[in-house]
Amino acid sequence: MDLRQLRSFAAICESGSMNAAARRVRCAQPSLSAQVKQLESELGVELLRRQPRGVVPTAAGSHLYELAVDILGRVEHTREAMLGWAGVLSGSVAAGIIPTLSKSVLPRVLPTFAEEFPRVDLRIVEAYSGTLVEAVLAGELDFAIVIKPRHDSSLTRRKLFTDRLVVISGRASGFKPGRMVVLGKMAPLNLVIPSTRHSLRELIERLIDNGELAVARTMEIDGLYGTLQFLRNSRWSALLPLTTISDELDDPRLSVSPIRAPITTFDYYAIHQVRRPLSAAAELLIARLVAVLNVPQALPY
Amino acid sequence: MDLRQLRSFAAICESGSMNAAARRVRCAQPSLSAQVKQLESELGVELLRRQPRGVVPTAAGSHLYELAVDILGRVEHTREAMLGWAGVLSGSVAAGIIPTLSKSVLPRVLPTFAEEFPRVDLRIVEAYSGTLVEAVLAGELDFAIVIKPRHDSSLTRRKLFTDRLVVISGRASGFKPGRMVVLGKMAPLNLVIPSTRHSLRELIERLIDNGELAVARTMEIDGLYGTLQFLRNSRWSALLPLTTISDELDDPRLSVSPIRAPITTFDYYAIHQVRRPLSAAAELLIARLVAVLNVPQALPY
DNA sequence: TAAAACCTATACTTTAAACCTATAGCTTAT
DNA sequence: ATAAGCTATAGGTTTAAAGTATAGGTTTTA
Repeated sequence: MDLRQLRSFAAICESGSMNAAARRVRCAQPSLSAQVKQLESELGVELLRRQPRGVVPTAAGSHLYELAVDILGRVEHTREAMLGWAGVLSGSVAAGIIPTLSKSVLPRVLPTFAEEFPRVDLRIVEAYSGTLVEAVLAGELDFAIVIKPRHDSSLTRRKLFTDRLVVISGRASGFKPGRMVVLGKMAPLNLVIPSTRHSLRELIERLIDNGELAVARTMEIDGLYGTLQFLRNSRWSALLPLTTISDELDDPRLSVSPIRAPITTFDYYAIHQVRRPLSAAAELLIARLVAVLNVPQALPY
Repeated sequence: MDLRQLRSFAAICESGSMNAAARRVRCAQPSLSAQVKQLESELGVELLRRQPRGVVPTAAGSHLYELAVDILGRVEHTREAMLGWAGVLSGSVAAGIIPTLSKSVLPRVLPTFAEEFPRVDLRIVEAYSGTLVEAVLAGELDFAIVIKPRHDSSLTRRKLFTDRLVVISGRASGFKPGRMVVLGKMAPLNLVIPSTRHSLRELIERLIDNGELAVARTMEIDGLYGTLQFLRNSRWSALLPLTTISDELDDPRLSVSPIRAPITTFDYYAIHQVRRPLSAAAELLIARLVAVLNVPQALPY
C-alpha cells in the first residue's frame, strides 16, 4: 500500500471515473487501473464496482477512501510542517489564465515568483474561460483567472481587477495615438474581432448591436500575436483590453486610443472550488498578479 | 515523501544508526543514506546529525519522527481494517526459534500455517538463544522462543512449555528403549555434549558437577543431525530434550530412556520487546507452536 | 437497428528509479 | 598506530512504474 496508490484511489473516488481521475492526476488511465487492481489484490477486497459509466466505490472502498483522505491530509500536513521549519513557502500550484492576461502579466510575475519560491511547483495553463472553468471544476486546476465566470454553486469567485477596452489600430489608419475617442462618433471601423470562444466577443458584439460602435467590415482572428501583427500592417482596428496591449503602447506602428464613452470596462475574477481552499502559495501568486495589474497603465502620451 | 522513506527514517531514529536500521529493515545501508538525503532535500531541512557513533535526529527530525509514527500507524490500521473486511489474518511475522525446537516443531506447524494464512508474511530465523535475544532487542525479530531468556527490562517473557531431558544412545550401548533410568545409578557414560553456545550445556554441566551424572568421556558436537548420526553408529549417549527427538523414538538404531531422577526439566519462553506488542498473526503462530508442543510425547514402549 | 462515443482492462515497450556491491573518508578505540 | 565502525559516493544491475496501442463491452445517438 503506497501513498501514490492512495492518492490515485482518492482521486478516482472523487472523480467517479478512472478516465477523469487520470486527467486530474495527470497520468494515463491504465496506470490507475493497475494501481487499483494492485490495491485490491493486496488488501483482498474489491474496492471499486466497475460500471459502464464509470466506477463506484464498494462499502470497503468507501471506508478506504475515508481512511486514505485522513492519511493523505496528515502527510500533507507533515510536509508543510517540515517546510515551514525552514521557513520556505512550498506546495504545488496549478493555475489557469486567459490569454488576454497571460501575455502581459505572466512575464512580469513568473520569473521573480519562480526564483523567489523555488519549492513551489508551478503549472500554468493558458486557455479560454470555458475551458478553464471546466478544468477547475474537474479538479485539474487549483484556480483560474477569467473574465465572465459562469455561476456555479461549487465555485468561489473573487473580483481581482477592473480593466478597460481601448481601440488599437495600425498607424496607417490615421488615428492619433493617445487621443481619447467616443466610439459612437468614430467613422465606421474595419474591426478585428476574436472568436466566440473569447469572453470579450460578447461585449464587443453588444456595442455593435446597440449602435454604439459602427463597423465597416469585420474579420475574425483568434490569437493575439496574429491580430497585432495584422494591425501593424493594415488600416484595421481592434478593441482590446488595456492590460493586454500595455507592451505595445509605444510601438510606432500601432496607435492606441483610450475610450471616453461608452463604458467599456470589465472585470477579472479568480475562481476556485468552494471545497478546495487555496493554498498559501496560490494566494500569493494571485496577490502578485493583482499587484502587477494595479501598476498604473498610464498612457505615455 | 514516501511511506518507505518514512519507515526507513523511523527505523533509523529508533536504531540510532543507519547500519543498525539497515539490518532491521533488511536492506543495504547506502539505501537508507540515500533515502534520508532525499527526504532532507525535499523538505529543505536537516533531519539527522551525522555523528561518528551513529546519527541523532535534529529538532526537525524529532518532529518528523513523531508525525511519521502517527502516519505509519494509521497506514497499518488502514491495511488491517481492509484485510479485516475480508476476514483475512495478515501481516508479517519475524520469529526466532532455537534449533532444539525447530527440528521437531516447525515441520508440524509451518506447512498448515502458511497454507491457512496466505497473507501472513513469515520469516523464521533459527539460531541459539543469545543471537535470538540480540535480534529481538535490535528489532529484527518480532519474537523468539528460547530456553533461558536473559533478564532485560525491555523484554517481555512468557513461559510456553516445560520440556524434559532424556538419555538417547546408540543401540550398541545396550540400553533398553523406554526403560526409565536414574542418572546417578547409571554406569559412566560416553556423553556427547553441545557447545557452550547451547543453552542446555549449562544444565548438563551442572548435573555432572553435582555428581548426579557420571561420565567416562565427553565429546562436543554442535548440530543435532550430526549428533544423532554419530549416536546411531556408536556406543555413545547424549542428553536431549524429549521434544527434539520425538521423531526418533522408534528409530531402531537409537535407544531413548526417560529420566526418573533427578529433575531434568526446563522451560521454553517466548520473548518480545515490551514496546512492541505482538501482532495477531504472531500470537496465533505462538499458539500453534504451543499446541504442537502440548501433544503428548508418550514414549511408545 | 446500426454506428458512434465512452469507459475499463490487457499486452507490450520504454523509461525511470531504487537497490546492491565496492570503496573512500572520517572518527574513535585498542 | 592500527584496527574497527560508521556514513557518503560511484557505478552497474535489476526491478517496477508509466506510457502507447488496442481489445472488449455498454450506452447513447443517428
